Amino acid sequence: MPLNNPTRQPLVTTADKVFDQMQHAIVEGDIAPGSKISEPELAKQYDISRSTLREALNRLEKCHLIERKPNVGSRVVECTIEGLLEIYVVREALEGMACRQAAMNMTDDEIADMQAMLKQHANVQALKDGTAYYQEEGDLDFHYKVILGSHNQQLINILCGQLYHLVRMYRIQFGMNSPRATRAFSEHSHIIQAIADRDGELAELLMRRHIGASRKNIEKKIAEQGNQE
Amino acid sequence: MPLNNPTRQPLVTTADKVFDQMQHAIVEGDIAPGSKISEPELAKQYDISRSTLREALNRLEKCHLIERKPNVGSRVVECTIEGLLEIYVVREALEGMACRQAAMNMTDDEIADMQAMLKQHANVQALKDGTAYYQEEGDLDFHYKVILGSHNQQLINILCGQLYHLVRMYRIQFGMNSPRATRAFSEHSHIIQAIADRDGELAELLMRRHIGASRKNIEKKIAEQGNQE
DNA sequence: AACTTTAAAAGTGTCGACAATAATAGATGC
DNA sequence: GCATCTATTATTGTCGACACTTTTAAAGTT
Repeated sequence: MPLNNPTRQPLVTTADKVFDQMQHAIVEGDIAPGSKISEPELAKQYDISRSTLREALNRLEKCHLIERKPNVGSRVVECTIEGLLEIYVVREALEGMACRQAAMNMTDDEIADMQAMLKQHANVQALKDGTAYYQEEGDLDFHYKVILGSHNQQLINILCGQLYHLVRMYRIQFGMNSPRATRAFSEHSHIIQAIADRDGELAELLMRRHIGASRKNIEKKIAEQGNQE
Repeated sequence: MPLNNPTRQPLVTTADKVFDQMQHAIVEGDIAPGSKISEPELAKQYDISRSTLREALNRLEKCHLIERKPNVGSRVVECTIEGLLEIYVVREALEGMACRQAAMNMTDDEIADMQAMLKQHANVQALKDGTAYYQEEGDLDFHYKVILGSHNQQLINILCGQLYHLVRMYRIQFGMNSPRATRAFSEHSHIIQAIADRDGELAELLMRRHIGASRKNIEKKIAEQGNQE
C-alpha cells in the first residue's frame, strides 16, 4: 500500500526503480542528510548509466529530497528544525483546506470507508499492542484518505507526491514516531465526524488544530532536547 | 524583474535557457494546451540534443506545465475550468497562510517597501491610464511580495516556483487579465494594513477572502459565458 | 466491410563518450 | 609561513547512437 504513489503507477522504467530505491535510502537515512551525491559513483553503484541516474535525481529534486546547483552537483537535503516547522505550516494550511474540501466532495462510500478504518484503529489501540509503527501507519493512512477525499488533484499532488516523503524523512531523522497517540486518535475521530456531517468549516478548523498541536508538540520536544544537552 | 525566479539564479546552462523559452511559449499559448511534445522535433527546433531538451522538460513537469507518461511522451497541460478552480483552492489556503506568516515575519523595511508599492499603484490607478497589463503586473507583484514576506521557503517554492506560471497560463488562456481592478486594490490595501499591524489572523482571513472573491468572480464569468453560447 | 494479425515506422529510454566548468593540489612570489 | 596564481584532476553538462516500446499502416482473414 504505497501511500506515496496516488496514481499507483507501476515502476515501469529503470529510472523509476532507481528513484524508488534512492527515495527509500534517503528517507530512511541510509544516505546521510547533507551528503554530496557523486553521479559517477552512484551510477556505478546502481549499475546504470549517468543519464538514467540523472532522471532519477530529477524526480528526487521534485520531492525536495535533494538540491541541485548548476555545474556543482546534488546534495541530500539537510534536516533543520526550521525546515521541519516550515513544512508543518504548509501542512496546516493545505491539509486544513483538503479537509474542508473532503467534507464537501467525499462520496458517502469514502466516508464509510474512513469510519471503518477508524474503528479498526480503535480496536488496535484497545488491545494496547499497537506499536509505534502501526500507529504511524494509521496516522499516515488517515491523513492520506482525507487528502484523497478532497478530490483536488493539485492538493493531492503537493501533499502526497511532494511533501509526504519529506515529512517521513524528518520523522525518522528526528526520531519522532507518531507522538500523542491517544489524543491524535480522538482528534481523528472528531475530524471524521465533521466530514460526515458535511461541515467543511469545522473540518478545516479541526484539522488545522490537529496539525498545529502536532507542531507544538515537536517544538516542545525540541526544547526539551535542547535543555538536556 | 522575473517574478518566477525567487532565487534569481541566472540561466547559466543551456537547458535553463530552453526551459525558460518553452515556459514562456507554453504560458503565452504559442505551444497549444494539450498538444503533444515530440522530443526529436523540438530538439531540432531549438538546435539542442535530446538530453538537454529532456532536462528542460523535467523542469516544465515540475511546474505542472506538461505531463509525462512513461514510454509514451509529454503533453502540454490542458486548461480546464475544474483545474483553474482547483488552483484557486490551493492558493486560498497557501497564500492565506503566507499572509499570516508575513504578518509575523516580515521586516519593517519589507513592510515599508510594500506600502510604497501600494502608493505607486494608487497613483497609476488615479491617472486611469493603468492598462490591464500593468494592473496584472501590479497584482502579481503584490501577491509575490506577500509570499516572499512569509520567509517560508516551502511556501515560496510552491507558490512562486510551481503554481505561478500555471496561474498565468490560465489567465491568458481564459483571457482574464486582472479583473476587479478597483476592488482588488482596496483589498490589497486592507491586507497590507493588517500585516503592518502584525495581525496575522486578520491578514490570513482577508487574503483568503481576496482570493475567494477572485475565484467567485471567475465562476461568475464562466457561468455568463456558458449562458451566452 | 470490419476486425484481427503482422510488419514497418516513429518515439522514448538508456548508454557511453566528449566538452565545459568547478574543485583540488602544487608551485611560485612575497 | 601564508597567500595567490597555475595546472591538474574530477565532476557536471551536452551530445549522438543504440535498444526497446508504442503507435501507425498494411496485409490477411472472417
